[in-house]
Amino acid sequence: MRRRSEDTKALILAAARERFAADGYDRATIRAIAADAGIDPSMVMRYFGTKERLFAAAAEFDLELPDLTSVPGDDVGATLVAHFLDRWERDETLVILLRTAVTNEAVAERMRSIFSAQLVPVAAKISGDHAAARKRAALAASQILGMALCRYVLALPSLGTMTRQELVDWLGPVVQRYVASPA
Amino acid sequence: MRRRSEDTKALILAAARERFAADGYDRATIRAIAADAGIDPSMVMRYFGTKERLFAAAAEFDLELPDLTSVPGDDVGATLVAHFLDRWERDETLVILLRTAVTNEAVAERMRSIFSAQLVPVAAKISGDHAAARKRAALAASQILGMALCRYVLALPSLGTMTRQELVDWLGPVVQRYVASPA
DNA sequence: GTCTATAATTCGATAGAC
DNA sequence: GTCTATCGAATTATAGAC
Repeated sequence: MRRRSEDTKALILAAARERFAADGYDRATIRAIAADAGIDPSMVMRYFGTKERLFAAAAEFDLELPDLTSVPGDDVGATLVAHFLDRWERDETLVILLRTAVTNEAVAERMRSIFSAQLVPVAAKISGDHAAARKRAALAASQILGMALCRYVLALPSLGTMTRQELVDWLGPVVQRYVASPA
Repeated sequence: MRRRSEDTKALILAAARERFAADGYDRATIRAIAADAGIDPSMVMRYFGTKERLFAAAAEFDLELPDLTSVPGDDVGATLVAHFLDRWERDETLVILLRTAVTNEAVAERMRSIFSAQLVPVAAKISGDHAAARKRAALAASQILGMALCRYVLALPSLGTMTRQELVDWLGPVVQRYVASPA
């Protein structure tokens, strides 16, 4: 079958994202991705050069943190948790990054920089505690990533059955305390 | 060099645990483990049969949860957090399991059963909320595993510099609320 | 008990025909 | 733009000499 260049590229990228999300970087093979996309493995190399560059293209990501200035101070934790849940379920990129970061130092570094660049400023602004903003952001990340790990990656059954609202009710106050409790 | 059988086996196991902890199951090769142990790769096969059985031997694990009946009700969260931190730093097995579970369904299942068999009863007993004990245990696991993920695997710098006591102070009340807040 | 040699796969990557 | 064919490297695992 003959296709336009962008179509093939998009097909490959979609298949790559699914495979990387399901298997992580190492176990996701170019051959499997190509098979999913219904094309020849060599096409993947043609369009993306190397497996590493394919991964980079498949793992483009932005936390898209909302503007919290208009959110009432007491609702910051719940708002953040709800946003992350939404972000996680709308976009498999976070699963890709998490599944890969645990055994790939370069991707781990990307996770660190994503959270430090985007979450630290929020903690600094909300808490007014600029000295400890990095610690606060790291604590919030530990709870948010831990929930995602258990719910989406390890698939603990009880976390899977909890509704979004239940999770917001339980985790909201925790994140609230981490990023906004008085210094 | 000539050695006794148990010595060689112990050498292999120690090297395997280090490699599995550092690299996860896939990236840790039998060749590298053998090189670390200063022996020939075929010896590893001789003593353990397959890579999978070597991993099983290297990943034997027990949470060793302390008896909490004598702990004052308000200290349960802090006690649990302190115990897990200690457990994590004394024994690299949890890092091995975490690094591998994210891309290996069999190991993920082991993580689930470890936490469900050992943490759920604690939550049931402490909270008296038997109906929701699984949810409570899962929530506690999400914070505890998330902290371990960020501190020991992703190596967020600010979590690395925090002392054990600081972590207990921050996480203790959170775990306390998860496992012990009134139903 | 230890090692050499090698079989059998699998993977990323390349060259080149059509 | 797509595919066939294949290279070269790495890996688990086995057979057998000493």
